[in-house]
Amino acid sequence: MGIRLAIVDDHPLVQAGLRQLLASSGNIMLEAVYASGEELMSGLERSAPDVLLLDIQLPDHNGDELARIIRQRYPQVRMLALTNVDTSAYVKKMIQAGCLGYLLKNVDRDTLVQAIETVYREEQFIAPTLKEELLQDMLEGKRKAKLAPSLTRREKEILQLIAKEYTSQEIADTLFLSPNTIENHRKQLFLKLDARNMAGLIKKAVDFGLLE
Amino acid sequence: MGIRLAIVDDHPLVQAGLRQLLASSGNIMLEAVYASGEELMSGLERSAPDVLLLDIQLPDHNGDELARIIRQRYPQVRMLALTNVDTSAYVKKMIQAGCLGYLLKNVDRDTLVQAIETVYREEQFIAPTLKEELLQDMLEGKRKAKLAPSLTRREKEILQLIAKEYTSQEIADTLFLSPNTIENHRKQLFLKLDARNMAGLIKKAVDFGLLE
DNA sequence: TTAAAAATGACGGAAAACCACTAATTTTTA
DNA sequence: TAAAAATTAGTGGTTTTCCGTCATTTTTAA
Repeated sequence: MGIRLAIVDDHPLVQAGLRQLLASSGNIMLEAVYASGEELMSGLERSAPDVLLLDIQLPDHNGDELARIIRQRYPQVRMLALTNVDTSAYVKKMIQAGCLGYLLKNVDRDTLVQAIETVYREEQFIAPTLKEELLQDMLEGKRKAKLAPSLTRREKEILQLIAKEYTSQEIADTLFLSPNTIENHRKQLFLKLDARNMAGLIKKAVDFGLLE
Repeated sequence: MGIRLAIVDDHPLVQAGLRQLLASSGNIMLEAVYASGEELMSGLERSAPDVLLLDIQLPDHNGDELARIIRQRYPQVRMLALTNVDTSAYVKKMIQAGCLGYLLKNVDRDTLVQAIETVYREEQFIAPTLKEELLQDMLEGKRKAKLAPSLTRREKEILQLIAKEYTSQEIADTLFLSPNTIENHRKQLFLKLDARNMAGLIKKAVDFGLLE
């Protein structure tokens, strides 16, 4: 009772490489190889694999949208993103689109097999080399934060309330202040965060890590 | 030419524990022990250490504000947060406030010494046990994303423009649509994201990972 | 191939935000 | 202690958002 695997990747070289890497793995059976999103979709109708190795740079689809569609129509298929793109934004995007794992194409045989077996068990697998990078990306906010404008205590307080969808009037009532005062602090916030309206204010506050 | 270290922590037990752990480390000289933010600030005026072990739960200050003040006044002091709080939000907050490292109080001697030496070299040190947790927290957005309302193409498009501080009129001009149409899509966005105003809309869009 | 969903457009009115000033008092910092 | 920053409050006016309701056409999915 092996793992039924399918691959979608438009590079013949990658296809061949994967075939070879998986040839000697008794537990994994390469069931199908597709070269495009279209091929994949019609192939899945006939037979859905346990695990799908998904290239995120296909000619006819971008990766995360394709992943979303597959997750919706074939929730039982465990997807494993396989790509050369190693920026954390892409990893996040694919994981959020429903991929259980993320591998780089320079993966070695053992890691590949381990990844397939891991996602087959519905567990997450992210290439070890990517993890450290992801961590740094997450803490990167700190660099932006260094450039973040310094807000006064009142400004911070009011910013939190704005983020909680309070109107100026409601903030005034909450803090027992004049609405005019709130408006002034708000103007100061716009100035410091270089925002034109509430949307920009909140967006930049989030970017600078000023919320919560 | 050793590393001059100071500690601020209000628990005598922790103070004692750190003393003991560091007693046999020839390279690190424990120069001062403070029990409160006030004590620390006056102590720093007399003599600033190379590395400061900073408890983030002091009676008279909350950690990130204290760290920010120290970073501003004594930028040469390398701060190392030491706490029992292991939620990623706290780690992020302290790192963003200028701490070079983050340790848990159950730290062993070797890790402690290594952390002090690492931040002394102005490099980042985060407790290894914390790293995995941080990673999961970062990818956690994916779980939220599963609950995220599904937006139509137009709604996504308009949401991006709202986040770019466009007014409805400007969005209408950009997309060659009637302002009324934009208002309707916007209404739909409010409904789907359960927001009352622009602030809430952007906040929730960010939370759901719907932006960029 | 029909429903359903999405995209488009409109009207009127109330509320809130946004803009540009001024200015007194308190707190913080140099 | 004097200067700077923060907090408070005001006036008046314009723009934008927010709310409810309705309706037509186009696209998508069962």
